[in-house]
Amino acid sequence: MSEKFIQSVDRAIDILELFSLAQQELSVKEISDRLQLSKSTVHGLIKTLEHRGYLEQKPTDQKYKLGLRLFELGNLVGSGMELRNLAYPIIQELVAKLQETVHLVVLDKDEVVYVEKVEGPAALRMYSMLGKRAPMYCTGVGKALFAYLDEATVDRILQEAEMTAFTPFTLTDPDAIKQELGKIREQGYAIDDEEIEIGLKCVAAPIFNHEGKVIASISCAGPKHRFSDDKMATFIHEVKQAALAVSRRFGYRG
Amino acid sequence: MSEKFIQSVDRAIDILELFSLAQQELSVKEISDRLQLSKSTVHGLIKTLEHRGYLEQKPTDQKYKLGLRLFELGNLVGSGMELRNLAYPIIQELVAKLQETVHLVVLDKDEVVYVEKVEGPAALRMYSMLGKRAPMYCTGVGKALFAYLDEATVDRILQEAEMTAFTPFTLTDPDAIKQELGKIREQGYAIDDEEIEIGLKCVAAPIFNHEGKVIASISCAGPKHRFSDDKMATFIHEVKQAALAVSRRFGYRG
DNA sequence: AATGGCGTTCGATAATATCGAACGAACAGG
DNA sequence: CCTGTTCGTTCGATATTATCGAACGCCATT
Repeated sequence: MSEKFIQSVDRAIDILELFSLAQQELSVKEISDRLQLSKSTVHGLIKTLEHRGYLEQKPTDQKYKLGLRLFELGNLVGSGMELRNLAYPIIQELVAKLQETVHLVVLDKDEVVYVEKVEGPAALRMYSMLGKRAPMYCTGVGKALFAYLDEATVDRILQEAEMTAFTPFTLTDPDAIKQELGKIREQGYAIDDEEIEIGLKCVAAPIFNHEGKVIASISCAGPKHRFSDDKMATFIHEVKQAALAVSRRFGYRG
Repeated sequence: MSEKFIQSVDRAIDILELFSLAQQELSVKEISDRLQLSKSTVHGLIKTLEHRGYLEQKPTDQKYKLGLRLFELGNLVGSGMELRNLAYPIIQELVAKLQETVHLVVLDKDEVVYVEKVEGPAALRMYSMLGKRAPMYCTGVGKALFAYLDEATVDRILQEAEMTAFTPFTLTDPDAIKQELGKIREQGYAIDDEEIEIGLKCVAAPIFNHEGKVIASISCAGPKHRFSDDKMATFIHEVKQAALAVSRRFGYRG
């Protein structure tokens, strides 16, 4: 007895999480079908969420979409992140130097989450979205973080994650990945060369806290042709320096 | 009988909304005290929210803070906003031209909500935060929007809103405000000259949709001394042009 | 050791979320 | 102009489920 969690809250969250960029509006019927709940149950939950601004009903077709209150709360979380605030000026400087887009990610539930992005000036840009999640094993930022986790965690994640070969260059063999992580630790940076998307290259480096624990990573990413060999040396150096600068702000002594 | 809304969902939302930039972490006790609920009730709700990633418990002191999932959902809302996507390139261009920070707001529940911000290069910046709310009557963006609402709505808002004089220049008299709104309609733009904060000046213009209904507004804002008379003409012209360009993307024929 | 404060767990109870059925509006097709 | 369907919404009975107070165990302080 006593289900651990509050059913109606769980269901309300289920409703919110049905929405996505590809599915920006849903009807009561669609929601009740997908969650296998009665229309009236869903209706009650929806009306509560709507009343609080977490859902909005479009007047035209009565469908529902996510409400502005989520935007407000989400930005509150973003603004409150110490990491973002400490890293932001350093990231801006890095973009100014490299003229390429820089990302900041944190680890959450065995994935990376993009928490900051500053775009470079070039018209051809990497598509990314704050709040987006990506796997550890095939992104620059992911690997830079991954390489500095303790071995038990690495093994667990490698075992649990289902590895997809997004491109012919994606590493999906656990042993190959572990070897790659060793190389990253030696070098102090990670490279993603078309491992998640053809044409996309990036250089990433880890960020540590005062205990020397990895907590985040940054990367500079762009189209492969702008990452020529002679530029790479600069990119690597600057990204490493920037990551170190952020780490220092966290009290890291390296 | 049949309370209109689902109690536990409402309470879960109450919990989330207790958090703010000033209050980034709360204990179970603090939450149960503030909401006047038993610790066990609050605990159940919290654990549900935590399990779903909407709250996180800090290992150090067991207090709770907002979770990354809110960041994700909030950014999903932001990315899904048609207005933002249509307006973004125009806003970027405007910032490049004027070298001042540009904001985009929408109307929600009789207030304006900041949904986009692109900062100018100057070191001295206006503080603002995406998702933040501000009153209609004393901000440039607010007045630009306000001026084009139907009169009944204007009257209702003027009656319901409690007007605070943030500075000696804030208009708080309903009649004075209505007169100002008329002037704005004549000119097609609004100016906020230290009405919400001393030293802060801004120029704002409304954005309309295909029906000619006002749906948003943009502004260019900065420290008063950078808004000299000779620059103002340019600022006004460019902000109006940019707002019109966004309106056109919405099918507005003006 | 003893105390107080806290997060957490437990179980009984009553409140409350849930479901199915039914209503009314909007729409499509004959 | 009806008829049938679909969907959002409302309602009331029912039993599930959220709620509360009490108690536990942990930690820090005295």
